Amino acid sequence: MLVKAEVLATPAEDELLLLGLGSPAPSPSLPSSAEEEEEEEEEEEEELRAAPPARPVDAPGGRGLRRAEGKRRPGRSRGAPRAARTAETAQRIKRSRRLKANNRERNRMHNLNAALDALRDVLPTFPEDAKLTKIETLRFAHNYIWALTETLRLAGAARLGPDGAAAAAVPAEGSPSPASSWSGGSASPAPSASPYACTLSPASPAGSASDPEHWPGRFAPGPPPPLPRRCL
DNA sequence: TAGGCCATCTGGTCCT
DNA sequence: AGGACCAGATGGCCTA
Repeated sequence: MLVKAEVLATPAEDELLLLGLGSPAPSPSLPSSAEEEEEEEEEEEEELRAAPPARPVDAPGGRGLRRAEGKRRPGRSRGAPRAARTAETAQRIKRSRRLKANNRERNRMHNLNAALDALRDVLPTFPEDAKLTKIETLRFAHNYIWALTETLRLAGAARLGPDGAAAAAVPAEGSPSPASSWSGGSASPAPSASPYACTLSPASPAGSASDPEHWPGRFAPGPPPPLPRRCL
């Protein structure tokens, strides 16, 4: 994905320009802030490195090319009033922190997406290469876990006989079920479970089989999808 | 073209 | 103070 063009060409860049970091005509440097400037420049580079362009961005008005044109950023004016300089420095520090925060946030979201991908990997889909959206992944995982749990419960009950005394490894009736903490507690009680729960029977903890909210069209009851590796 | 999905930026809040 | 988390805003891409 390329986001680079965007990063350099975005409002962020505009801000940098506004702050004089990329402006075409600033004046000779400010001794007191030279180090910070270097530091910040490094941070910018770092951010650019850390944030490879996710996707192309069309730049109305030709945004994004400003930096490329200039070779060296001219310095600031020598005679800037002290107050102005400190204000500017504060601005730049603030900006620098923002960029770092952006970087962290981006990484955080990448981690989140990686976890979501890992979750997708263990969920059966039909066709197999279909990609669930984020919300679908979460809802589907919820239902899937519920189905597996039901399967275990029924299997345990069958093994123990009619009294069904204790399905030890299975959540007891009344114990917190996924459904109870889903959708703000609006989830309906678990319907009678199917022995084929693991193959995603229509039985669902949080909605009817035809409820697109919980059984996205692509995954609505149909041909039993393959069991995920870990379900086998 | 509208709507859905997504990535990113941003400012606020809470926590360490 | 700095980082993590969150939600709103923005804009791009894709599909019906």
